Amino acid sequence: MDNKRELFQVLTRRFGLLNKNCCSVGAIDISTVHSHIIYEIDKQHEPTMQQIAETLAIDVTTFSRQIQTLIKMELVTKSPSLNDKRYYVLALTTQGKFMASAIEASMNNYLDEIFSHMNEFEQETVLRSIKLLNNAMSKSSVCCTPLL
Amino acid sequence: MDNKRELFQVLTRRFGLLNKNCCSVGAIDISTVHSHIIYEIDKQHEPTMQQIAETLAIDVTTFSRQIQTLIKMELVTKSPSLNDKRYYVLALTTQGKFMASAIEASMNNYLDEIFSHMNEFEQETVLRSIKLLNNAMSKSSVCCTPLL
DNA sequence: AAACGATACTTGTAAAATACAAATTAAAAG
DNA sequence: CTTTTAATTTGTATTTTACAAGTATCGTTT
Repeated sequence: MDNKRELFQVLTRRFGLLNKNCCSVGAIDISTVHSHIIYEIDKQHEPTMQQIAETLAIDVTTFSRQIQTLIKMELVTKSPSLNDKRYYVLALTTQGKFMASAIEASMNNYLDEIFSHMNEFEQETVLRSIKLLNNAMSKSSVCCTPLL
Repeated sequence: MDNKRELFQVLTRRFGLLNKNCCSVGAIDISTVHSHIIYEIDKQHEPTMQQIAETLAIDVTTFSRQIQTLIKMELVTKSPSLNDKRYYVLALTTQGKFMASAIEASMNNYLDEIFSHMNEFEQETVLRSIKLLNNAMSKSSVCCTPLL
């Protein structure tokens, strides 16, 4: 049973591709990183730059420039915190929220299509397993520690 | 049960990070893409440029330059095919093979550590599920088609 | 309150990754 | 032999990335 690594190699590759494909909505193309940023801003409560950057394990300087891009695309806003002007609070614009749900819908479509190739029982098993795996990874000392 | 997307979002993110971390062997840093290229050259039988590029869904022009880098790093060789001089056959150098097994070992370490947080039954279930998932993805019409 | 260091974020710069269009070389077809 | 098709490379331009250094704000110490 030591094709473990092979299984994961293929899985990561497929996910990478899935992520590349999934994120063009209408005329606008969204990169993988951008989709993750949008996803997290949508999810977290009034997050700051650093919070999102840390969650996604992106270098803050890189992140700063990516946010600038997303602001230019009018998907994200950045307002200085009232308590502490060093912080900026990130939020999605109306367009950004629309984009978030469009990506969500697109992703769900992909996933539903993929899951449609399995029977009910297999689907349940796979979902439960991914939960188990995520959990195990969150406990891991060697990787993935900062991520949600 | 519609946190499906959330589960996958986190999973892909973790895998991305895992892939980023796993690939520095000794003093040499190997990017995710490079590790995938090395993995595939090792696996396939006398592969050509296009074969690997297609397997990994990388643009051939990008791939051409990446191979140039790997050749400079003395991890890969590229020899014109005897039958058809348009083709180049890719192979790993001795160092490249060493690198491949070093990455393999490192990846196995990561995976073993992650799996150590689950019991025997869970481990079996997760592995079986990933097999199921890979299979479902390979049948999918909406994504991931070219990949292995 | 002035000075200090710490914190959050940005810019300078330079390297690497990416991809389209066009060029090159070699085989296959006519 | 000419034309077409195929495999790969180069020209070029954009994007991504990250280290080092910078700016601005806060908290703390004196």
